[in-house]
This record gives sequence, C-alpha cells and structure tokens, in this order.
Amino acid sequence: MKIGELSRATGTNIETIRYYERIGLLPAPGRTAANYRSYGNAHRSRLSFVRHSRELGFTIEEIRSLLDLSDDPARDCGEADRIATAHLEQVEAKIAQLARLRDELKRIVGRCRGGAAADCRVIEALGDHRHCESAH
Amino acid sequence: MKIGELSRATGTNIETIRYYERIGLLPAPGRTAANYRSYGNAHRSRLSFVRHSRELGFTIEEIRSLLDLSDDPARDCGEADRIATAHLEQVEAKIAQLARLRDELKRIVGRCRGGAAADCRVIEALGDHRHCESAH
DNA sequence: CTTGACCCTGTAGTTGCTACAGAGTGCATA
DNA sequence: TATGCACTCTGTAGCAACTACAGGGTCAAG
Repeated sequence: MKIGELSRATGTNIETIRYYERIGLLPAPGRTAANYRSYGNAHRSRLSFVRHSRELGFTIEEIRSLLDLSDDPARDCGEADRIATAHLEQVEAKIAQLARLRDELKRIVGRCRGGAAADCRVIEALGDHRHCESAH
Repeated sequence: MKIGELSRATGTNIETIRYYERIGLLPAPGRTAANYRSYGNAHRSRLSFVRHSRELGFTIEEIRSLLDLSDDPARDCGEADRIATAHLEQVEAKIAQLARLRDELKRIVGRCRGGAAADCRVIEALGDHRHCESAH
C-alpha cells in the first residue's frame, strides 16, 4: 500500500510516518517505479504498535526499546514489563502533581468578585507564592 | 541586583531569565557600565509572578495576558478569572485523560510472567488496540 | 598578574511532530 | 491531447519553553 493508505489505515499523519522512518523507528519500505513508498502488513502492524504506545504516553526512546524487544523473540520479556511499569509510575506521579495544581487553581479561581484588576485576587495569588498550601 | 542574584532569588535559570526578556515577557532592565543587566524589585516581582504561573501550568501566552491585566489596574478583572478557570478545566481534562491511561497501563503491566518476548503480554497489548477497554 | 566567578551575545539543541515549498507522477475528464 | 486534480517526493523550517554551549568581556581577591 502507498503512504496515504497506510496513513488512513492507522490514523497517522503522512508527515509523521515519514518522520518515524527518518528517525529509524520504522524501517524504510520498498519503492515503486515512481519512487513511491510501498508498505506491507508488517509495516502496518509496527506503525500501529508505535501509535498505540504513543497514545499511552510512551516516549519514542521507550518505544524503540520495546520494538527492539519484540524484534528479538528470544529475549527476556522482563524488560518490557520494567519499561511499562516505570512509565506507569511516571503517569501516576504526573496525575498526583496535576491534582495538586488543580487544588491550587480551585482555590485561586472564583475568588474574583468582578472588581478592577487592582484588587484581583487571582492576580494577587499568582504573584505571591506564599498563598499556596502545597508545594509545586 | 545582577542576573545571578535574581536567578537565586526566584529560583529561575539565568538562561530562562534572558529568554523571557527576549520574548518580551520581562522588560529589558537597565545596564551597568560593564553592560551587565541590573534588576530592581519590580523585576523580581514580575519574574516571581511568571514562574509561579508557569509552575501552575499556564502557558507563556496566558501569562502575557495576565501580566497585561495586572499592568493596567483599571481593567476588569473578570478576564483573569476566565483565563484561570479555562486553565483549571484543561488541568481537569488532562487528569481525566491520564487516569484513563493509568488504568490501561495497569491492565497491561504485571501480566508478564517472565517468559520470552515472543509470548510477552505487554508487547502484545501494545500492538493491538482492540485489547483496550477505553478510548485514548 | 593571574585565577576564578561572574556576565555578555548568538546560535543550536531538545521532543514529537506539523507545515510548507517546489517538484514529479498518475489517472480521469473536456 | 491537454489539463486538472489528487497524490507523492525531498528538504527545510516552525512550534513550546526552555537549555546548553562557544567564544568572548569584567571584576575582585590573593
């Protein structure tokens, strides 16, 4: 299939597909007589793997490691688990951090009673870190 | 005070301070005879405002709007509240999205029983979107 | 008088794409 | 046959929000 078809099949931007090839995440496919890229099912699977991993927030480098693992079926799969577990921990840390921000923002918004900016509690709270209850 | 002192006083990287000046977020300070930047308390307050807002996840453009507001004390402060409220909604949306990712990741990790990569459930789950329970 | 800490400008790198510009290809229609 | 349109190609530049140099100048202490 040509790049446009692969794009539609995987919901991936054409430019993104070429980008993945350029950084070595996808192998360079064969070419037609007109120098068009020509993909097969292996390419589509690999791209789906990449896109799904990206949607789950894995970085390109993490995905590279995961692809290396899946390319070598004899290798120990514990590393895949470690990568995924480490990523899960990062996601949980990010959620906790955002929850603290949310609480701080909640305290800040809604305090404005529609006066002039000179008396604005929102701007005041943003200017002075000491108003905060938790670290961020 | 010189840039290093301002950096320590606000916990901001020196390069970042110069960057903020370059993009017009901080006004260009006066210079000493040796062409060193020379800051006063107004600069320090403004930079604290910027850093605090960044820590709370506001974008540079949002901060620019908030600074415009606080620079003009006569203006209506409702806009500051709108910006902060909109940002709060974005944070809440991001938390919800990350929570979905976390749940998906939790389902994926820990399924590996330490075999070969060929049988790895983690890699399998990443390759096939149909295993997912929620959209992401 | 030299060492070290500080400061300057300007540019390039980071992550993960996205958006062109300028050119070629392939197929259907007037 | 021409021509219009969709598609593809390469290469480069842009985004956010910094961060990291390189290659120089300044200044106080020993």
